[in-house]
Amino acid sequence: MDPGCADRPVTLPREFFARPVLDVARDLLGAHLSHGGVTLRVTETEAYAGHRDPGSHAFRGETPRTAPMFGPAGVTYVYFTYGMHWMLCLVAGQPGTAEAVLVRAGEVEQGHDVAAARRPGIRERDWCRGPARLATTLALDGSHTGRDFCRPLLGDVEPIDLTVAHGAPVADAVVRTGPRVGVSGPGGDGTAYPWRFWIDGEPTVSTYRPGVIRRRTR
DNA sequence: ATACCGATTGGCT
DNA sequence: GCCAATCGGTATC
Repeated sequence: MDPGCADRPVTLPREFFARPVLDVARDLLGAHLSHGGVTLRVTETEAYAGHRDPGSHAFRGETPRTAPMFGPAGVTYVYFTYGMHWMLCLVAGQPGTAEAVLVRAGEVEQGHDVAAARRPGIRERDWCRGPARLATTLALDGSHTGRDFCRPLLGDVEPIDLTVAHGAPVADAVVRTGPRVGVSGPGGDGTAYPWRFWIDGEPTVSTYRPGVIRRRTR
């Protein structure tokens, strides 16, 4: 199983992310993410299929904010929402398709002291239980969007000190799928595809909340 | 120029 | 379980 590299993490190549977003979201389970002195094991992800996906920021076309999603895979898309939260996405697929994986939850494996200091008063189980909490624990914000985290580096994209490494394989038997959290609309609520992936039995997986039905005001 | 709303979270009932 | 917080992006006037 483990290709003889137990003491050194194997960084996932750009080709890993250049595949269809559903495959990337599935295979990211169990991967190791490192940034800001903390390493975690990914336990939950969600796929966003770009301009053909009503639940995606990219659905209405490219804007300065969503530009990273329209570029090559292996680049971050970190966005701000609810006036206070940052979320981490990893761009997948082919350029122009705007596919991306939202990293929703993880289990801290290294840097417990750093994480604890960064999240005072929070139980360890909740450090990365939810996309905004995960970004906070990894010390990610708007300055980290549109950055290349693969090697070799892309020429015109700023690199970032984010590592996405291979982890112990997660068997299909323990992979669960379901509708996306907090997303509504035609197809966006996950009725068309199982956009959300998580590891069965993981206490760090965020709790499911159905999307709010958006009501037209006028 | 202005109004509405969100790929959420934490606090309170 | 319910709701306020808080502000940039996007739609609408």
